[in-house]
Amino acid sequence: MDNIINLQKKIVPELSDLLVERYRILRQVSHDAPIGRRALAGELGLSERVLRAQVDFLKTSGLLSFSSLGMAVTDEGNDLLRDLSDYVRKLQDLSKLEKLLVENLHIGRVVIIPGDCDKEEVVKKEIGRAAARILLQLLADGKKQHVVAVSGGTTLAAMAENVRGNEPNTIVVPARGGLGDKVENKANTIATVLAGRLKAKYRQLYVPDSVSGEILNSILAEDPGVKAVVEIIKSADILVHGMGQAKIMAERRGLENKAMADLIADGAVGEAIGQYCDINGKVVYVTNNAGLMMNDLKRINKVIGLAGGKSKAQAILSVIRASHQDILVTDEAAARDIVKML
Amino acid sequence: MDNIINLQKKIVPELSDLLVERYRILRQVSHDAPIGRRALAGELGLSERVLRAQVDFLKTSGLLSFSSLGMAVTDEGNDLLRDLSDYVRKLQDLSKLEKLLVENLHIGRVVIIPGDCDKEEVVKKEIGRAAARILLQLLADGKKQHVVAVSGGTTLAAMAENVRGNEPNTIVVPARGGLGDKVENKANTIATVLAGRLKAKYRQLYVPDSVSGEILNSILAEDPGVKAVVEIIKSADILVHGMGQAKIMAERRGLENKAMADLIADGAVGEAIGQYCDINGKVVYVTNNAGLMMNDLKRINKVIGLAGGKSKAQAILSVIRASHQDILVTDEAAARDIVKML
DNA sequence: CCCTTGTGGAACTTTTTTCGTCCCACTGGC
DNA sequence: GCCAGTGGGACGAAAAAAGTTCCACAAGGG
Repeated sequence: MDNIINLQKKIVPELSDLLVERYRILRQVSHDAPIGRRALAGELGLSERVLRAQVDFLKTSGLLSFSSLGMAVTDEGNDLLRDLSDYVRKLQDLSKLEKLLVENLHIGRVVIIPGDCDKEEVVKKEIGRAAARILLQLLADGKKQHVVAVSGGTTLAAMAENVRGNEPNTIVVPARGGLGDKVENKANTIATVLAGRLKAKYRQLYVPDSVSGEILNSILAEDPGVKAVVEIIKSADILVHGMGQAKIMAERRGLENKAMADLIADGAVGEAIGQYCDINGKVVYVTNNAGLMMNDLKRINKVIGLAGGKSKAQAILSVIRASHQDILVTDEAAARDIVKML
Repeated sequence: MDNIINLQKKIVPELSDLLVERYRILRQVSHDAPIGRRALAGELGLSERVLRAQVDFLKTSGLLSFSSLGMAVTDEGNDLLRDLSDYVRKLQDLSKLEKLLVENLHIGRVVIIPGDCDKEEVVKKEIGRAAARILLQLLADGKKQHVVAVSGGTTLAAMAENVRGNEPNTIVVPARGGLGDKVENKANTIATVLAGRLKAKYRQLYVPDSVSGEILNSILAEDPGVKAVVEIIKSADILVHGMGQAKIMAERRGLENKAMADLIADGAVGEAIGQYCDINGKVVYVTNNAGLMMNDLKRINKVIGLAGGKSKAQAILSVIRASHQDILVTDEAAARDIVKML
């Protein structure tokens, strides 16, 4: 199979671009359907006319359907899209990239989505889709009861959106308390949504951000509800978490100028589940809250990290080095940038 | 692999044409090198300008090299060409065709070369090449001594041209005596050439065409040389033979009008090793000469039939039905036409 | 030794295709 | 009943592809 791809790259290299272009269109429509020509062209950064030529073709091929509401992907198109993602990955040598990351970062499995989150919103959704598939596979894996811990963030939200399962014995919990500015991206919210789509149970952890250490301790010691949830969280066998840029996450948490300056001075570039780490994988700061810590990750059966976008490359690398990851789902832009830093 | 091809056919169908066009060019140059733009365009039926665009590309890709003598295929191009033939075969669904013929005609193996002998001389050469590869594989197959019987014809000549081996224990013989107008395409000549390129021994059979049965018998009975050769021929374990259209072969052998009319009346359409058969596989006429007969084919370990071109489809089918074939090497045009007749 | 033939490279024109742009009739939600 | 957004259509500009012709040169044959 790889042989065929190399063969084609040699003798019909122009094919790659065309195929990827059509793949991108199909993928975008798949997420935004129904959508019109002009809006679609805008999102993909193509001129209307060029896009039109392609969608006309895709229509003729029976992959897209047109209505007065806009374009949508046909069933056949969706089948094709699924197969195509693997193929595009190989075509762009992402398989090799994945292998490289697996070996150099000691991760069990790396999945790279073609594209760049920073430039195409749809890529983040695709990361979510891929993560959703992986999660469902893990849950379907025989064992009766699972405890799934999730962090917050838009990528996690994208995953939750793409999950659909029937796992009444599974419990979904937030990995840590608090954190998150928008309600829809808080870990608690995501746990709820995910549990809903999984038909699973869920528990929430109500511990606000920025409480002092003493108050936190007293809550943990005295509140039996919180205590129970924390115990469940600590028993999680699957963790799905996002990774963020240290500075952006710190701002989002409303860190004071002083603390922020310290953070930067300590070289913090990445953040995951409330811990900040530098590019060498050293944890330099931990937010004051309850739930999982980086050290706990080793005990968890499957740790799944999600993040994409060239801007997050450093952050991703720092978190991976600081923790134990079983599965990483990222995008092409981040992956290529990470490789440069190795 | 087949999946990938279907995928591509669906989403980038224009690829096929382009790839096949470049493949044809590469293949043609490979046989005719060094050759110029204009001559090449003529052979391929392309305009000079179109061909130029392609060869310029192939040059940039490092697959073709240019000199003042003309174009030639680079080593890399030859490697690619070898891999490509399998790929093109699958791309054009020739694998399915091959399978269909294997099952319906009870042949061990069918190899179909893309194209049409009648329109492109190079396809015949490719049939020769493919047959040469197969023959070399058979000869390399452990066993010490082989006796290879060959018929005459341009296709066999093409095969002999493409053989290169070192088989000093092998003996090459003509399948039958006589027959053939041009010296270079007589079975005797081909046996000699083939033996030379194989570094093998050879024996010739000097029995002219159109001798009466009585004279033939007396030659066979009395001439110890002829007798010995015939015995070797009968012991052949590999036979490579061409197939021809009955009428054309009859004319070439100089059959009288009367006999010719009988032949046609009997429904003869195909000919191989001097026997004529009708479309249902019944042998209707046998030329008066020494060597292998259709009935002997069952005893031979590997019988390899070579023929291509739409015009020969009927002939090929008739011969296959009349005899026992282990391997058939033909071209796309003939194969597609044969399938229609099943 | 020259002459013919075929070579790759280049230039120019014509044709075809692609692309940018605007308009239109229509539909579904508000 | 408006209005934003839809697909479809049309037309000219721009670009790419293809047809045509020429040139300098090198090789091989008489």
